[in-house]
Amino acid sequence: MTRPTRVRFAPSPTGPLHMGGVRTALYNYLFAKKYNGTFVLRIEDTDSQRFTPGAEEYIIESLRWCGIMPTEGVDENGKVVEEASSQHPHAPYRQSQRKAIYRKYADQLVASGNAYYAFDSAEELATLRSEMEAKGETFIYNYSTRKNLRNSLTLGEDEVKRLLEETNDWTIRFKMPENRVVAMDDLIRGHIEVNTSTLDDKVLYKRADELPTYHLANIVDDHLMEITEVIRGEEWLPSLPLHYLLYEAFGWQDTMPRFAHLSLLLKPDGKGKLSKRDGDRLGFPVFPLNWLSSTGEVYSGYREKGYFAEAFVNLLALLGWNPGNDQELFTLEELTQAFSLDRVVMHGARFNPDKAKWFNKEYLRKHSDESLAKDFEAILEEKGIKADFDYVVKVVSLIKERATFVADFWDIAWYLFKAPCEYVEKDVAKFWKEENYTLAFKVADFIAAFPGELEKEALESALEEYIRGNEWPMGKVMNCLRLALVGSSSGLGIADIVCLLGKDEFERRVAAIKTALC
RNA sequence: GGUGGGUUCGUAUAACGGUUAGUACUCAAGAUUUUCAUUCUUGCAAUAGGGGUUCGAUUCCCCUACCCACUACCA
Repeated sequence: MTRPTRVRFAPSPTGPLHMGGVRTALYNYLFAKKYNGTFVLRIEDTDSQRFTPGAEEYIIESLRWCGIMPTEGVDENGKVVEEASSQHPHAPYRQSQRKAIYRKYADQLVASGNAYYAFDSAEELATLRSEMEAKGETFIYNYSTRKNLRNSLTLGEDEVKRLLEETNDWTIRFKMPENRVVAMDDLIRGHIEVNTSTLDDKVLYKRADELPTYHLANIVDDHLMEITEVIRGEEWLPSLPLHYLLYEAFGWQDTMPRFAHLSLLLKPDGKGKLSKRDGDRLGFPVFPLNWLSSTGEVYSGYREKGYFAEAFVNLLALLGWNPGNDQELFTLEELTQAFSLDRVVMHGARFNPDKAKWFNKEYLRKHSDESLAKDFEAILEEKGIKADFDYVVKVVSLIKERATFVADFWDIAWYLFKAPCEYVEKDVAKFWKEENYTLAFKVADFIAAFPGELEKEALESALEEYIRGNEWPMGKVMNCLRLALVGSSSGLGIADIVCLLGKDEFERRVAAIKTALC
């Protein structure tokens, strides 16, 4: 029996989604697309304490920007789904809205002897923990300690009933078996075995807020939503035995999803996993979009830094996965074709900001001059410059190979939009010598007298012929002229600059440097 | 501390027992160019250490080291 592929991305709305999370979403998306399956977005907001307003919207907007929209869930092909209906049998997709579902399943586990009620308060357990720690031991709530604690396994039936009714800070814990080896299979890591004696009796349900914990909600929802593959971060690998046991306790082994645990993204420098502060500390974003924290701090995003979504997605795809050949540039479509979980690497990947820039540079070249010109116009407008669109397109076509971001365009080509008001000292010292500029002015006169329309190829060869014919030093003369036109000795070729500026502006600039430097 | 996972050039990765250990980014040098950039060529640079198994180990097994995750009434 093969079931239709259904995968899910299930973030917790506790803050902005960072690039590791986007990568997890991307791999889920690619996997779903590859098998013509469904990509579900579920919001795991069972922690009322850490709920962060705006986080869910941020997650959705991020996925939309990346072009990896869920096909089912809180966001369905760009539309919000709130309630269950015949069209949406699996809705709602926020766990807080599914509250009523979980208690039943938790009780079922108690009834079948796989779980029990625990009445220890959080404070009691905390002191117990620190006491044992002081003695150099570690406290585990499991078979070895549960018989000495206050729960439905040790208390009398009447007492349990009374506590259940009269108090409201009890929990339901999973009764982890003693000394059983759980054999698991991971799509990426292969076979893994763990002895249950090292595991603890995890809380599954909290009476205090009537909410399940991650483990229960996750298993119940994955089951109810008919998830076939769970592709998630490595941080969940230690809970995998619990999840296996939970499926078993519910009797859902037959439809238990297959699991794939992705390694984490590491800091570019030093130790540890990539964290939200690393980005701005090291000068690159760790988030897809800008995020304004509640304390007023702004964490920068790839979008706002000028990365193209395709470049971001491409670099993320290759961070921990490879196609098995040398191809590095992929469209989303190509990625879905090429993607497979068995080519996902097991070790953590250290993010490399230089490579990220390289990707963007490649994508920038792929964009049409027109679309880049449109983006550049916005920047020009900020600078207070109004230029003819065709002119901007022409400029872009000449400078796009020199840029990594659209934002670089201004630094590269500002002199095509306004005259230089100062001249780079170093270049002046190097080139602005009388024997050079007297020749440069002659060349300027030659250009001013150039007959007919200015046209790059024609002008270029005429200039070359003229200068070489006179046996003048090409480099010195041209750099002098460039200095006059753009204020520095680096920039586009003279013919390009002159053709773009036009004769009038050209002559104005030559005149300006004469008065400034001669 | 315990449990689980990992370890190939600086970084990302390839090589599913036999290769001069490949590729990309970064960096360096050279060529091209009127400068800068682009482009092209070349170069630097790795199997964590130690034991096995094998005719042969980057690849399989064990030990050590290091890294990562988990160890909450958080996800």
